Amino acid sequence: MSKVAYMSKLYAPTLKELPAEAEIASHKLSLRAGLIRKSASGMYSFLPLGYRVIKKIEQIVRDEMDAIGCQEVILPIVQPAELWKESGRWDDYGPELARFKDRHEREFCLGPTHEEIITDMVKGEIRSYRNLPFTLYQINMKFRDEVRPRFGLLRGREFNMKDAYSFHTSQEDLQKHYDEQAGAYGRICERLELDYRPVDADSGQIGGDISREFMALADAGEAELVYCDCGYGATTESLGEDFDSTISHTCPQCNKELKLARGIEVSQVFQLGTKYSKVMGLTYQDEDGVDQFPYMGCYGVGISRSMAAVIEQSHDDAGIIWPMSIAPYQIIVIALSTDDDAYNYAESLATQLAVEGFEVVIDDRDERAGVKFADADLVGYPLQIVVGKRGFESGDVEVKIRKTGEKRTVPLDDAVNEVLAILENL
RNA sequence: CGGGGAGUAGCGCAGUUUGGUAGCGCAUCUGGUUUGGGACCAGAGGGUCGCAGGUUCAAAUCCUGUCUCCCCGACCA
Repeated sequence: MSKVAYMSKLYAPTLKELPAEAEIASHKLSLRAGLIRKSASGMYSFLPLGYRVIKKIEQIVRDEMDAIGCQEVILPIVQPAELWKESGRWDDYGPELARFKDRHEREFCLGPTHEEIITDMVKGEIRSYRNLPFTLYQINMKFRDEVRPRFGLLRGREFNMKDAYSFHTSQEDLQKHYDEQAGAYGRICERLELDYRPVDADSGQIGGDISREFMALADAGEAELVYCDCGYGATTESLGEDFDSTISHTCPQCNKELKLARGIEVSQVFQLGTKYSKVMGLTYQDEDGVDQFPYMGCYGVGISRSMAAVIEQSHDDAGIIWPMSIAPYQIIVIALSTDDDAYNYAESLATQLAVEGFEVVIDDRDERAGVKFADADLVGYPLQIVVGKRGFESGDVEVKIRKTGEKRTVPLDDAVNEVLAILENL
């Protein structure tokens, strides 16, 4: 059972005015709703409400990873240069890789991705085909010194990402797990209630041959993609330089006309093959005692970027509209008075809903009704329950569903059951 | 890195052209009146005008340098 949170004690500073630095909806709203604050270009602090959302997204990702047999680890963010020299990426990666020296003049970098460090770690443990396959994942900060960070969390330099790495004895086994990962990624998008399309993609710096990206459709997205109802999809980048997005194209699978859209890449799966195991000397002995290079895959989900993508897709003029699955709190009880029987009722209603297993915040601030309504809409709690003297005296409370704007009046004495019934359908 | 814009109170901004005691709105604090969709009245606090030099009797304002932030592009998850 979670305890009721009191808005008067919550560190959740909302902004009435638009922050000058923000252009797109997700950026403006995550600042205004008090989810994040900027520390430098492309780097953000997460405030209590924002961090609650992040933790919920992480937990969904964790659930889906664990469900397909992945094991969670945590890897260092600071990585020795020698591993990157071994893989060849110390030279290949470019200035996006943030490098520095420690007090002994030893070279290090901030991990933009973790193939090197995990391959090196695994190298010390794998001896036999009997150890394979397995998949390790972590949820950790990454740092990429982007040329131009922008759009708040959509392209930060420091960002929260789940990255998984799998090791296999054959291409077939890699393919099998790759498909499981792709399935998990689809379920993650669905649990986040994203309107998304899986598409064929380039593998970029990570390397490897086969890659799919999961795109949240959004005009603010930096990627351009084509997709078809039959399930086909591709980034226009992966289709090559001669792809002309100004004319229509037909689907290579079913010949229907392709749809063109912009998207936010929230996750990506790669088949790396033996690229890293070969270059870094990761081997195991097969059934015949012969040394072999494991096939590898890697799988990333942008956690903080997913949060931005959800906001980008799910907001209105008043603010954010969270899905139940990742709302910072699922229910806000708006107490319009703070020192009378109506308030006591509001507090007990909040407590009963918390006992039922919901995350509830009660707005007990000494603010005017308008301020409380505006903040509730702005932060985007899925369900608002308004308890005021007026309704209390006539024997009812008002319940508002943020997503639809629908308002219902329910009787005081049966409010818990009525609210539970409404929540069933959210 | 190329192009454009911006740094003045916690936030949003005016003032810079034409140098002359640093302002407005919101927020904050005090008192009062209010109280179902971002209240009202009265009072108060809060500023090295991004930073460093220079010109001048005098610089937020002019000059030089520099840092930071935002947008477009190239690049990228």
